[in-house]
Amino acid sequence: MPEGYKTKQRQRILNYLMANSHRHITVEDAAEDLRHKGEPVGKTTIYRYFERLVEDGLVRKFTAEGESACFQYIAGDTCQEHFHLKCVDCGKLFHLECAYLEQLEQHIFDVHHFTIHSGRTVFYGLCEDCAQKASKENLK
Amino acid sequence: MPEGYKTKQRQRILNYLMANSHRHITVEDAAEDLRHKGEPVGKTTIYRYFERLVEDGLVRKFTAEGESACFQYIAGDTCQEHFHLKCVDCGKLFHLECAYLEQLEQHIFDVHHFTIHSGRTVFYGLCEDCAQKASKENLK
DNA sequence: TTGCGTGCAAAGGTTTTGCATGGCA
DNA sequence: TGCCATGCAAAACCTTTGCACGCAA
Repeated sequence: MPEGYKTKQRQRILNYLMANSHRHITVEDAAEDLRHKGEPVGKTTIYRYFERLVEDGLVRKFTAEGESACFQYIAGDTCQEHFHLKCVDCGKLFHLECAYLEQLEQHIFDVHHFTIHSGRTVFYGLCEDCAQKASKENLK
Repeated sequence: MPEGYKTKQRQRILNYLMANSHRHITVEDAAEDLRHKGEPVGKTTIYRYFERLVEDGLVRKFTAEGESACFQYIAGDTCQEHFHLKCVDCGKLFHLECAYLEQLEQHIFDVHHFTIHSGRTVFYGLCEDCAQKASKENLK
């Protein structure tokens, strides 16, 4: 758990992250949503506290190419490392937990002697829907 | 091969990229190294031409967390998609080509119906040397 | 000659820093 | 009271854009 003072700003941020642990949150998102909820917190504070939470291991940081940084609360032990799949057509970001990742880490350790602590992967491509749309287009 | 005009700036950039195809190059690197070589090219031009080369498939773009974008010339057909391993201790960036990646793509297609075009992966952890150093430290 | 390429300067956007103020312990 | 947290404003960065000029075809 995070150390230090328990200010209302930090409580607001943490509540918000926990309530949205299934989503990727940007600093902008958090600032806006909290303001709309009538619980405003300055962006500087959000930046600073997010970094702190990442250090403490409660939050995972992730940045997709050319986009602003995303953060996600790590809900207990149910959330594992996961892959990100970004559809280049509709722009949707999928994240999927996948046992394959563990095998991969083991493989990299065995063969390349590198000890992985955390990972960040993004694959760009077509999601199922867009792939289907694309193949229909080609039939025309 | 890249279309369009063959200006001296573009030749300089391409030469430089090919000569450094084993490295990750930032726009800053290229601008500085070319200037030192007595072949200055404006950063704007480098940004624009790099993007172009990425579109043409001659160069791969890659951005590590919190760092500026890196580019790398794709040397013929010998260079495949690869993983990045970043050591959190010494800061070195390793890239390794690995057949496992292809298996993984196949798996993701089979199970999750996502068609991967390109990937970008970074794993953070300890390289062999630093892991050894760390375990020695712990013995003290 | 025509149109694309170039690069300066400036804008844009995100993230960090300085600093005075505020609030928890 | 002491110390850390907060948040405004400004700085720092990286990247993109506007625009006048230059050069390749």
